This record gives sequence, C-alpha cells and structure tokens, in this order.
Amino acid sequence: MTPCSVTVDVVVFTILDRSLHVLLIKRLAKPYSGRFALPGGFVLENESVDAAAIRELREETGVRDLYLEQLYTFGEPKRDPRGRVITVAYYALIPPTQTLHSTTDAAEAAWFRADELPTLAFDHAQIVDYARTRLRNKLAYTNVGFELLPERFTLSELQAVHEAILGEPLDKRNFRRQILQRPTLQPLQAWKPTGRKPAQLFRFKE
Amino acid sequence: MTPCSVTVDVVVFTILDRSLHVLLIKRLAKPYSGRFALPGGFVLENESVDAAAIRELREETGVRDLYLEQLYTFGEPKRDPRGRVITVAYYALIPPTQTLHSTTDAAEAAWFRADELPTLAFDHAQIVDYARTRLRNKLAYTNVGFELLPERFTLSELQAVHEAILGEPLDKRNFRRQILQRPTLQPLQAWKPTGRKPAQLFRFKE
DNA sequence: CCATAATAGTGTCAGATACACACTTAAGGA
DNA sequence: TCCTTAAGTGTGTATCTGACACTATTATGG
Repeated sequence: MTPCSVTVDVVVFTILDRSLHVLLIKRLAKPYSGRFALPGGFVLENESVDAAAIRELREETGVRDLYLEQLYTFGEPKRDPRGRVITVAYYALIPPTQTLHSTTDAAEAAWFRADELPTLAFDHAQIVDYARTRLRNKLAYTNVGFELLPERFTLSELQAVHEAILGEPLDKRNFRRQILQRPTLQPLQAWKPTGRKPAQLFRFKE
Repeated sequence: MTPCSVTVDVVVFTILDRSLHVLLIKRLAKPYSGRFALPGGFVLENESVDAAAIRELREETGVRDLYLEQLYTFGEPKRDPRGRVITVAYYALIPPTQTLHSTTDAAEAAWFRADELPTLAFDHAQIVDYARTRLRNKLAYTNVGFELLPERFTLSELQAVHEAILGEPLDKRNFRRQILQRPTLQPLQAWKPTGRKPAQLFRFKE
C-alpha cells in the first residue's frame, strides 16, 4: 500500500554521422539542474506505463511513431534525492529522418554520440549502458536494425547501422549473405543515386 | 508526482518429477479470493524493488538463497481492481532440495506443473508465460540450468532440467558434448549411486 | 570524351559447429 | 550368473562462420 512515484525514462537512439546517438535533455528543475538527463517523467493515474513513455517523449521531444521497448525497472530507494521514485526505463529507436523534427519543446534537447556522453543526472548513465547492451544483443536475432532507418534503405546503410551499434567494422560480403537470408528483407526494383554507382533499395516487410 | 502502489510478483520455478513447476499461493484476501496467484506484495518505503521480491518470497514461502532476476514491469491501469497498482515481475529458480522447506506460511502454497496451471488471479497467467519464455531463452547462453539443481549433480539430472524447461527430449551425446565445453562445469571425483551404474557428479564453479 | 575516383556488388575455401545416430559398460537385484 | 537399467562414449554429414579481393557502374573533372 505504500505509495510512491513511478516515472518512465527513455533512451532514444538514432544514427547520425554513421554513429550511434542518444537524445538528452538539459534539466531546468531542481535536482541536478543544468545536468543532462534522459527524457521522461511521471506516470499519470489512468495511463499505462507504456503510454506514459510515449506521451513524455512526444511532449519533450516531438518524437512520434517509434519503436519502443521496455528495458528494466530501477528501484533503489536513494536513486532520486527528491524521495522514493521508481523508474521504468525504455529504449526507443527512430530513423534519422524523424530526427529533424525532434528538438522542439521547452527544455534544451540535443543528440550526443553514445560514446561521448556528458555526466548524466540520477542513475541515467547506468540506464544508457543497459540500453546499449540490450540493443547490441538484439541486433543479432531481431530486426531492430531496420527501426533506425527510413522505410527504404540500401544495404550499405543497414550495414553502417549495425557497425555503429556494435562499434566494429563488418565484412561486407558476410554481412550481406547473412542479412539477405532474412525473409523480412525485401528487395525493391528501385535504386538510390549515391553519387557513384547507384545502390539497390530494400525495405523491411511485415 | 501521481502516487501509486508498486508491487512485486515472483514466478518461482523448480523441477519436480523431472518437470517444471511453479509456486502458487491461494489468495485469502478480497480481490480474486480463493484463486491462486503468484507470491508477491507491496514494495516498502525504504527497500529496493529487488529487496522487496526477496523479502516477500521469504515471508510467503520460506524460500532463501535463490537465483532471482527481474522480468518485466506490468503497468496497465486496470490490471488490479483495487486501483492503480504497477507490478514489477521477477522469476526465481530454486533447487528441489530447498523445495521441502518452502510451503510454510499462512496462505496455502503449492507447486503446480507449469503446463497444468489453474486459472490465476490478476494478469498472473501472462506473467508466468513471460517468465517461461525468458527461462527457455536464457538456457542456451547462460548457466540458469544449474540454479535448479543441488550443488552436486549428475549430467543426466542436468539434461532432465533442460528437457523440462524446453519441453522436448535432447540427444544425450550432443547435450554432453555441448555442456562439457563450458568452463564453469567442473567434474568431481565422486559418483552418485543411482541404483544401477553410478553417475559422475559435477558442480558449477564460479 | 576519356581518365579517375568512389561506392556497389559478387564467390570460394577452410575451419568450426550442429545434428543424427547405436553400442558398450557397470552395478543391483532376482 | 543373468537380466535390467541407466551411464557413458565417437563418427560422419550438412550447415554455418569468417577470412579474403576483384569487377561493375556511375559522377566528376580535366
């Protein structure tokens, strides 16, 4: 029966400059003011925790239509100096096309390279680490890579996404052989002009 | 700031009769009284969520020293008829040797075969499903199997655990080849009398 | 228009891994 | 001592993984 506050915090990933970036917001309010933190906020009375994550993201960053997955719940009693606050952490993936519309709201929001983050408020550094590990692991056996790309993309772009997440270069031929045997990857009769030889476009079906 | 209650619920697994079992408690209190439910309860003011799971388990079932891992947080507004209650679900693994001491406390606690569960209170059936899937997946790349066995065990016992979790028979020779190349599996110079040819004992080191 | 630069796209071999499959060994009990 | 029962053991085949280098196609610039 003990009442306590529940928040959501979201690690939003995107790819910029062929490297993995995380969206952070500069805190204005009191605890850790001036520090960067993950977008997030309190869960309201009549909304699911998932819905709270979606709502907070839209309010603070303008981001919509994203891939969202629950990560882990952090519940150490002292993790928030204001009192007992349990947070349900999520991570989200958005394609770089959405990136442009993002940094709208009140608080200063900005993208940071995932391996060059500033000191974060609360236990948010730990949350980001957890999210990166999860993302790296899911890359092998799911289609999360596609969520960081626009609907139509080239295999080189997809490879760059994988390399950004794994933090290491991949062999082009091995990558293509493996990824092409996923039935969800659909080749299109369309080519993207790249400045040099045009690249075939693909999309992620289903 | 919206205050709401946070509970923990734990799916406790063990192996009995060479098949996977889940610990359930018969509810006495009002919502869903008479129904079986997962052991669990409210998170207190000054304890971490993990600590709450450990405490509730000990109170309701007498179980100690277990493998405990957070599963997922369920936060639909209507999931508890009493009001807004968010629950952090865990799963736990205990060796059958601990089983005997377990069903001590007030409420009626009992083991059920994982594939023959009664109708459960709240959304607990969904939580059990989620836990079984997680357990099945972790079996391949972690040492969770060992947590369901006493400290010293035979390879046949370990194989039976894997078969119970996966729900399918495994080839004895392939199983042994794979499991023996894990460096954490340590053969002992001790044999367990089985009624027939004695079986070599192993333990899980580190 | 020709040369150059840059990225797209393609195949093979070797080592490792996954999977199917059947007999021998050792002890207890009749 | 014979029978029963579970323990323990090896091989061949198909598949997957990982290393590795050249050709094709287009845009640009001289």
